Amino acid sequence: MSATTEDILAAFERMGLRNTRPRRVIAEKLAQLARGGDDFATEDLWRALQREDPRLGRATVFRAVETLLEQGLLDRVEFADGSRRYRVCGGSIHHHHLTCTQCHRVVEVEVCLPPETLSAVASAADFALEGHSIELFGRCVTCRPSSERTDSPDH
Amino acid sequence: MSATTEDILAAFERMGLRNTRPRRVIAEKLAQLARGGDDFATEDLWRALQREDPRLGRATVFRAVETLLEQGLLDRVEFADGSRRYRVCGGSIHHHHLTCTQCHRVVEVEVCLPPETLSAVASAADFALEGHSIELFGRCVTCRPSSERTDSPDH
DNA sequence: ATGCATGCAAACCATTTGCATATCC
DNA sequence: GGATATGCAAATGGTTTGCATGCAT
Repeated sequence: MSATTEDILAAFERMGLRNTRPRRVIAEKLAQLARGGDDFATEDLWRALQREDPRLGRATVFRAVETLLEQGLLDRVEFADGSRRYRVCGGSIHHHHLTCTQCHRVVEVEVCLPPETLSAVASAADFALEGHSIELFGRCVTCRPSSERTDSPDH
Repeated sequence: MSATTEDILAAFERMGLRNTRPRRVIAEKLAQLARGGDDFATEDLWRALQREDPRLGRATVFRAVETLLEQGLLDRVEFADGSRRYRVCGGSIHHHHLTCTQCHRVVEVEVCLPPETLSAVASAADFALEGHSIELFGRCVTCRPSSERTDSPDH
């Protein structure tokens, strides 16, 4: 269940930020992207929004994305080639990402390190853990010749 | 046990690249950084090298770093704030990084997801896994008031 | 009315590229 | 000698900043 326009506007409000027209436009587009599970680069998002409101400034979009990232409404997804894109992710379920090295498709996965492991490492290194990120890389079905498809029957 | 100048030059050779003076200078400096366990931004590395050889070109350094990254002689370390730096890491032991959110100190850690977990996720998503990366974030002892030094909640 | 938010444009910074020249093999 | 690597400088691409103006509260 993906974030709605209201969820996103709520995040702005939570930060004590004003309810402005640019932010509404951004929230709307992001909700739309969320529905499709689509990821985006900030620059792309800006260009798309510009079509709806030519006066919307680039900086405004970058600032909004940064805010929403901090608020946990957006996830930064890292690809194997080092590039990064954003994605509206329901902040409710803790997850990480599996991305295709070829087509950049993104799949949310629920793998994670067990808490005991995390705290063991933290105390061994004498760090107070504050977060972590896990990225898995591979090739999705469609980016792989069928000859390489070991475990799934064709249909 | 960190990579030596020779190890690095060997990596170039392995790629079928010529043994040139710039690459020797770069290898030497990297071996030195490796000894200290220091990480670096490519731009910084270039500036440092420039002091030794003012004619050394920026692009040469960027190209060398890219090559060594591919060869697995360098690791890209990601910090909580989204910045990235490089590090000479003995490619022998599989590891990940724990970084301080405040001082950017880097610690190599050997935590990892169990292979069964990885393959389970891969087959569930129908991906052929090719790699992964794990980054842990926290505050190191020196970046933490002694009052806070209890075991802290994770993630 | 006050001050936060915006649009704009320029600045920024790391990285990449094109190309003539220097160098390795 | 011929291919590869280099240095240089300019181009790039994404992101940030400064500031006058606009708009929400």
